[in-house]
Amino acid sequence: MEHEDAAKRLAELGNVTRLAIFRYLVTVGPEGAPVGEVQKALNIPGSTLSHHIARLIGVGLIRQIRDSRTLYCIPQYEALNELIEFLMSECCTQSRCNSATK
Amino acid sequence: MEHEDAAKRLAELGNVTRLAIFRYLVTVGPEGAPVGEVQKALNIPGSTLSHHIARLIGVGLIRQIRDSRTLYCIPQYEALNELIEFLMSECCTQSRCNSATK
DNA sequence: ACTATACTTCTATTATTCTAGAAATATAGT
DNA sequence: ACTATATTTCTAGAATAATAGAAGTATAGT
Repeated sequence: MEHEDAAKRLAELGNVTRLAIFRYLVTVGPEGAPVGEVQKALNIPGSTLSHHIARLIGVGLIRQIRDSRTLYCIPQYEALNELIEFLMSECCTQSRCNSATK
Repeated sequence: MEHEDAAKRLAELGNVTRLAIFRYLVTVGPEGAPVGEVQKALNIPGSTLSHHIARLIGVGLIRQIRDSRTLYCIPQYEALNELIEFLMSECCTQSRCNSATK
């Protein structure tokens, strides 16, 4: 993945509220959860939650599908994996690495 | 690692300039590199660089050791590992996981 | 058409971050 | 003491982000 895209994803996860939202979705599993469920679980005002969800969608970390009035937020595990791989791939290309030995 | 500390580290890495600094240090290896070398390599004004380095230090992603007039910036691989583990540990505690299968 | 539910978009306020020049500090050599 | 090098801290302007109430939109049931 590209440096700038990685930075964007990291920045979005670098906010406690958004990280909590993403974490919640990831722990819930691949079916995701309705916005309202996230709202109740984390106790965030609707407009604030919507704003943060839009940002997470903006960098591909989640997506939404509608089921009648309910919007499900689906965590994009692949996006998280790409990010993790990016962080790990940076490691010590010019040197031996004490990280890989872990 | 704690949710809030993880968010802080993610936020610091979520800035293209800081991510470039950290990436540079990580690729250079465990000896790290002098501030001036980073400055030349990435072409960042001194004061701006200093500011970003201070923030990376603030969340434990790098540390500095002085060798006479030269300050070496040392990437903290362990901090990065903690962060990566945090991101992976969040995965699907309530469900099967399509990430683990990767 | 009317009402309820589920959410988003608009709006504005407050707070934080980014950037970089200028001034200051730390160390070393002469 | 003086000068050079290496880097930080001070300062301030411009940009971006966080928060949440109020108003709007989408879907569904009556």
